[in-house]
Amino acid sequence: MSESSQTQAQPTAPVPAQRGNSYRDAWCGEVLPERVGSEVRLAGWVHRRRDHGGLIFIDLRDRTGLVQLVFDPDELEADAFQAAHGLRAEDVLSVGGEVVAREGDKVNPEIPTGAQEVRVKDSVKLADAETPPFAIESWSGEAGEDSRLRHRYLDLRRETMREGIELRSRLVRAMRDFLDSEGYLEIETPVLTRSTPEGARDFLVPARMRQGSFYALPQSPQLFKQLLMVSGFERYYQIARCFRDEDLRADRQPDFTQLDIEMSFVEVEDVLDANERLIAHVLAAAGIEVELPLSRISYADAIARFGTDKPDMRFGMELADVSGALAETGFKVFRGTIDSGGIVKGFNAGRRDLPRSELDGLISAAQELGAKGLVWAFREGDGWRSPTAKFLTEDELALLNDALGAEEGDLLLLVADEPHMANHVLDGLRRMLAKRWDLIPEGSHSLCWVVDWPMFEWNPHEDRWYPLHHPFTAPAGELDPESPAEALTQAYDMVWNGWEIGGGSIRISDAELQERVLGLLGIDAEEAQARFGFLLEALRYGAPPHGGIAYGVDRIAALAHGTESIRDVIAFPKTASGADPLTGAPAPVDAKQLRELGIASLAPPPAGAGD
RNA sequence: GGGGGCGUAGCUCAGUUGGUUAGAGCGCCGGCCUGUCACGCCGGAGGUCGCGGGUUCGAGUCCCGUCGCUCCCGCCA
Repeated sequence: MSESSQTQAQPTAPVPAQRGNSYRDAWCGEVLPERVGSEVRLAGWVHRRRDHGGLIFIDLRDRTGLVQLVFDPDELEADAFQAAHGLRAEDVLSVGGEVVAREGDKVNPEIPTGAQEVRVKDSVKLADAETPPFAIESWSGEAGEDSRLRHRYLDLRRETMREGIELRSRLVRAMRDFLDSEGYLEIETPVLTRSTPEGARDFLVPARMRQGSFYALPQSPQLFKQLLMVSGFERYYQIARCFRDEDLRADRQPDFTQLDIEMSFVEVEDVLDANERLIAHVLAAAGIEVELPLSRISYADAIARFGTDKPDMRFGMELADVSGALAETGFKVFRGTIDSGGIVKGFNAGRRDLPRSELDGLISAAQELGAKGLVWAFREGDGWRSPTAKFLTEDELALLNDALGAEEGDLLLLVADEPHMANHVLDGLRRMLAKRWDLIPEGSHSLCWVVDWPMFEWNPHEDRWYPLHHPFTAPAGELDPESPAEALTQAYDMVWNGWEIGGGSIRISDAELQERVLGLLGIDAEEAQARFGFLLEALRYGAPPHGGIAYGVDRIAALAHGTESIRDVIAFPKTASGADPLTGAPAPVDAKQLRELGIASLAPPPAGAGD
């Protein structure tokens, strides 16, 4: 499932020519036509052996690729040839020999070095390999992820994994190249720090020298980079490791990497402009072309048209609020929803004659997403073929067909609920169906900015306004505490194929405004002083207007690599339960360690989890 | 915290209604093989059916519990 790295062109890694030493003077991938007739010494792993008894072929593998070695008894000492019979997969070799051209049907068109081979003259086995627990070859199916993680060093030998890690390296290099060229300074910020209020749970580190107190690992370098702007560095970036102690997903790890950027004397447009040039430069390193400027969509439009703040615009099926067409409806379900402040919303799924069983499946899917139900209908003439049709008037059906742009036979899906839930369900259905029906063109990309974010979002479960961004986000225009629903911020997210890959804002650079905003968020002056008095104080010493962004490097690499899991582009990731099967982390520690940290009262966990 | 899926040979998986000695492909081991490239042919080894308990004459299969992996919701930019 996560093996679909073939969705876009992956430029081969430009690897510097190998300088000679006693192990090798060339990479396997360098055994190309221009080397024919010359001697080479190669080093690498036995990828595959084809032992014909009187002639032995070995595919030798290093980071740059494969090349065929030929062990011929006519060209080797008897004992050297005999030894070659003992070679096994993943043994480590250093071999010397002559590069010769292969001819006719001896050419292997599958690999770049397939028109050459190396006639081995001497061979040294540098290391024996036990039989790997799973095959390194890409054609054999994917082993279970648990096994792959337990032997990650072997998993990383597989081509698709190596390509992902190499691609990631190129992407990060491109980030640094671009930012360096534009005058940004790479500055490190502490990993042992004070809890920053990003909203997630912190990882805590007990402070031995101040018992009872704790460092927090940073959820982001947010406060430090703002302080760097006060310091006058003007343009900062960092490839920063960040930590969040929350439940994991395919696109979330407890420790992850951000490209963190901040700049001074900028407004929203300046940040967007610099960043879309950055992202175009970065994605070019993955062979992905980005057209500038990126399209922009307001938060409100994104919710209206796609039901989500991270729209995937590679396919249609846009949502439409059809409440207006039902203003006078007598249909109890719609009537009740609208009267209690809800909406009726849906989308046109196109001409698909689904059997009843599949329609029932859609209803279940909608319910699993939290909907009370799902109305389906096929346009038939001016009306509907649908169990719901009999509850609606001819006029209403016509208006609905119109609102949804329905043509004859089109499948219409409608949800009636409070707006948040209706959007959530329709977004989920839309993405599920796009995947199921293969509506996303191969190799297509949609990259956009989501802008004009509200400062708050109404949370119906907790019955209160909830901030959509961290409390340092600058509001757009005047702050009116009387109508929080209307307050917009100078925040922006970058969304790629329905994944949020980056987000940021212009920050508040005025201490007084910062205090007022904290107050609006329910953080009183005393608490504000205690938690980030240092920032408020810094803002009083001449803080330039500033803003920035933070990108999820793991997500960018995963998307560029064409995989759905960021674990595939992280060398040593953790499982969904936050464990590392390779090292056994997390693990219990000695009572002595706990005593030194002043947390000895914590009962040691039951034995058996580690040593 | 909640829901779904999975757990059988080293790997990927099949295993009928609960019924004899649990199977396949790949890999591995031994033998043969001088142009293969997912080499081929012959032979062989390899199983705590995740773990614990229960029902039953009998459990890979049914029930309860538990652990692990995974996807999703909550949570989290």
